[in-house]
Amino acid sequence: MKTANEYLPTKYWLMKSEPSTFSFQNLTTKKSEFWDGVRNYQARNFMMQHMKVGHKILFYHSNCQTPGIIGECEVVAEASPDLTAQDSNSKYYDPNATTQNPIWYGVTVGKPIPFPKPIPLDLIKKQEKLTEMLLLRRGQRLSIQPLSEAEYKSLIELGLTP
DNA sequence: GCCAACGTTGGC
DNA sequence: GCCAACGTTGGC
Repeated sequence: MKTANEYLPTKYWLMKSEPSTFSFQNLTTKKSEFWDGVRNYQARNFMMQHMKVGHKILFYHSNCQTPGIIGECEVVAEASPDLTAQDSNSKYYDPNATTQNPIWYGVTVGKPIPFPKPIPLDLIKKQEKLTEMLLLRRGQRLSIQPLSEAEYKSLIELGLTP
């Protein structure tokens, strides 16, 4: 079984968000959004080092009634400092972050395309081709995960096929 | 709301 | 560098 880093390099990603915090509908309304609040080094490194403009992102709703992939978007700007880390009023505040050393970074995502048929986690689990997905690994909590091209294509097909 | 699994922290 | 304690994630 591949580790997350063994998926690299890739042009395809899965990003998790709790819809109560930031939903795909929010992205559709706002058109684009700076992905702030990531406070995990592995996820940060994916954004800082590997996510490039034009890379495809599958948008996953977690911690909600029907967890699953609800649509697609893409990277529209490469990583820049996450200023919420320097804001003592933010819930993402990190007292160690400074202008000189911002520590945390985020990409900007945009160009949302809703799936005519969102893909619930239940359905992903039933796919023969997707049994190896990082998302399905026990205890996997990474909020940004690389996808293989084959995984991405299978998922797109599920989302776009009635 | 529960709780298993994980990442991080900090004492030693 | 170990590892127990703690906080967080996220499905259920």
